[in-house]
Amino acid sequence: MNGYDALAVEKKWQEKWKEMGIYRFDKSKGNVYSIDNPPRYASGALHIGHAVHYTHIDFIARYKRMKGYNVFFPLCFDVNGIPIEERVERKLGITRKDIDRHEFIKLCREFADSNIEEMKKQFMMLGESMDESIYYRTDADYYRRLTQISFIELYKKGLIYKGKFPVNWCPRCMTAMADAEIEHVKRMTKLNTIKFYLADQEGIKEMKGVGRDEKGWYVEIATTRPEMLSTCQLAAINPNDERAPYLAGRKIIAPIYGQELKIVEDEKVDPDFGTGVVMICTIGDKDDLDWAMKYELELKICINEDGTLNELAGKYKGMKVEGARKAIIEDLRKEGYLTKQEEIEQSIGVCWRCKTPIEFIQTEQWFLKMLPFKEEVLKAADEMKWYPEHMKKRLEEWVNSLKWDWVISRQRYFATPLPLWECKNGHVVLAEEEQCYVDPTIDEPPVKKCPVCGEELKGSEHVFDTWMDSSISPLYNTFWKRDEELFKKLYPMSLRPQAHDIIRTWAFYTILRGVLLTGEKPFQEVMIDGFILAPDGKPMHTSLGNVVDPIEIMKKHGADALRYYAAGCKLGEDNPFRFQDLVRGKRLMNKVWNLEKFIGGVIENKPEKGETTLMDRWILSLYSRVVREATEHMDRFEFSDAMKKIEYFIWHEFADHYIEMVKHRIYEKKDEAAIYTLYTIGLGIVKMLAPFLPFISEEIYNQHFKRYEGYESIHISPWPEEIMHDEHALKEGEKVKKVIARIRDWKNKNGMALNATIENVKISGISEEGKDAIEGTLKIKNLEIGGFDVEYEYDAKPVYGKIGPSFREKSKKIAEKIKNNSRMIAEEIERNGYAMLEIDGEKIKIDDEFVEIIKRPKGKDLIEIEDIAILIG
RNA sequence: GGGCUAGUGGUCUAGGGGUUAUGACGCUGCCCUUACGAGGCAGAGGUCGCCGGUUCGAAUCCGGCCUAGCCCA
Repeated sequence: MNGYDALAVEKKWQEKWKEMGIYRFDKSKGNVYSIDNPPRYASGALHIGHAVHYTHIDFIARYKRMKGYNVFFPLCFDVNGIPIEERVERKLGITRKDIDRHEFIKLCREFADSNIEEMKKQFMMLGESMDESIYYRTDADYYRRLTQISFIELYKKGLIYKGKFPVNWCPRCMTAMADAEIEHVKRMTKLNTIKFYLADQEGIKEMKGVGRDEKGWYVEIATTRPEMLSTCQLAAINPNDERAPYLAGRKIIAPIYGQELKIVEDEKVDPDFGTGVVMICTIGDKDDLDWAMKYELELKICINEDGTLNELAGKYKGMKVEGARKAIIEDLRKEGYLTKQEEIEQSIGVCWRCKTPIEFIQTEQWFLKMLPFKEEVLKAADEMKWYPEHMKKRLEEWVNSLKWDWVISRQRYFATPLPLWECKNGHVVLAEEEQCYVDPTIDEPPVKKCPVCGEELKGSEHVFDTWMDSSISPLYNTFWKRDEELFKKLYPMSLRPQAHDIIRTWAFYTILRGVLLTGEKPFQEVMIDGFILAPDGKPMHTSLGNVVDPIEIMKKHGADALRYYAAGCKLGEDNPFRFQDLVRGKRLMNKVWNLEKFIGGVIENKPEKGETTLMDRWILSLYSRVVREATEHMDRFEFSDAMKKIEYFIWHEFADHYIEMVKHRIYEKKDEAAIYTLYTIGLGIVKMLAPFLPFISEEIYNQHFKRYEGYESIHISPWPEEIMHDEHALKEGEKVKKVIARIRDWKNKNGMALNATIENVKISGISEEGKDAIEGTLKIKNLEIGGFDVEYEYDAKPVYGKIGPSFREKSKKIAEKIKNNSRMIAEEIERNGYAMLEIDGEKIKIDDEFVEIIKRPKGKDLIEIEDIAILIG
């Protein structure tokens, strides 16, 4: 077996490409295509989603290089952030508060370093053509510096402020969280129904949820968060509730704490949830906050940063939320306030890393104003081309729904520090731009004392939300603040590729930053990728046992096979992993490998065009069409469409037909035009495959074409051009192809070897041009073209697309009539140019616009294809 | 609950108003042809998620529902 050995070939080129260093961006040159490559998060293992996404990006990088662009495609890693801190904490069994801040940062960096080396290897295995000469990592001083400088600029523009504002807070991680960092999970919890006695006992009656005991009339209210009782300020009922006229406007008394709550009417209350009356604490969750704003309530918060209750909670002060809940339920029960307890399923927000329920608390945080810039962000988004287009809607919906500014500060360690110092009176001293990168927890401020009040300055311990770092990538990549001239040339970038889950974060924040700092959109095109699901169509989860490991696949089948699968994934859609694509990919590669081996064996020097035959012009025209279509698909990132067309052409036109037709010309006479055609298409198809299957195409190029073409690598050679469009050859060639296929089929069915000789064949309905191909390919001794008379029969097939619009409601009957009288009508039209039909007594004229006339040779011993007749024997 | 997307032979997938619905994997039969048996040829296999509507005509357009994915509440 002399098939293609993917593993050996891939290993060889991984090393050679590294030595060759061919993927170099040249900043002194123009014609740039720049890719804002997503920095790979340095947490370790590559999963199949990463593999496919980066492969898609690599398709583009390689394609654009072959199209002559000076491609900017950086090798880059994202290192900042909570997941690495968390991994380090887990690995060492500590929390970051247990050790020195800077010691902890060092541990995080070391952890990331060890991963990065491994991840570089993974990229190499995948055949990624990222450029190491423009390498960056987001925790490096040269990168974080830009985040800090951008902050200083935004601060000076008046867009940064420090404020008390309720934020999502994880009591375990002790940090504010962006909405994007919150996961929503379903949990079982207890819904507690509690009595609230009415302050005014007059004029009330027994109703659903309203009762009376020895202490008087009460209203029942159900809550999942009784520990928040101390902060309750309001109760609400739906205005359509039959009890509303009796209850609205009254006051009720909170158990234990005794404060009075007014009952208001509000449409947002779900009459079917609990008792239909809800208590409103200022900050329980986001819904509560909406209430608080609507009714302008004072913000009362009973939870501390560490998740314990504060003095507002009275006797429960110091207890953790869960404990306090249990205690207060117990007390309510003892004092007879608790009337009912039931299990319900509830969706709650939890911290994405430690799964602790998120609380809303007030903390001092830094904000970046974004609410005033919605229009500008939308305008910038509009100026960009989105692939697929509908992904833009997700961004728009998000922007339109924004209610708060961006909380950019975090209380973590392993991230970019805010470049500022504060005195005890709250005056702020910013770092000088030249000072950045700066760490205010160790570095000196630019002035000794507070210039306003002369107090001591203390370095800020806040760090930035990692999206502050991530969303500066296009500014980093275009040399912003490092080389003004280059920046002018390179900004905005050509392409932002990313996945659909972070449209509202990475894409949005990047556009916002671009707009705020440069007044312009950060990129021209956005390509949004979907997710890779498990073969069973579900998301991959270790717990489901359906995880597919890309490294295993590459070790077993090779990276090209995996990339073939990636090529079949449609952009923006969630694609299940398909093992069968690996099989198909390997078969294709084997096919191409052998095909090119045949062509390589034929070529002795770079052939001249020579005198082309009909079939050369036929296949060259077909090939040209595929080049054109593949190019158009690649320009729109439609990889699967491009691949399908290239593949079909290679296998089912070029290999199945042309190669068979050309063998006799090669074996018998070394026909130059044939060799030219084989060379041109043989090279062209590996070039079109090169972005997808870089290893096998490089190997084939190296073995068969490099010595004539000269380019060091196929990946820096030009993308193929269209050669010819010969309409006549396309049409006539197609007939010849069919004739040959049918006679091969006939041989097959008659138990003849396919290379066996046939004595006599007569064919009518084709031109003389195809004669040589037919007799040569099929070994026909005596072939006559058009040498016998054939009688034809005709059939008429209704053309619905024409009949419908012209005859409307009569269409059905006309079509029926044509079908039932097919032969007669066809013959009539052949004779007269039209036929008359009678439909419901009405005469209707039908010509060949409305029917397709099918002409078929008539005869028993004939092979017939449309109007071609073949007579064997 | 909201926004966006998808649902097509056993499995995966193309098509996105015109009557024979594309291809792959798998399956069945035939063929040992000097590029390739990881091949060639032939074949079986489908109420295009469900219910309505628009239309001469719906897998395709519209509305509702069900299921799944992502994001948000």
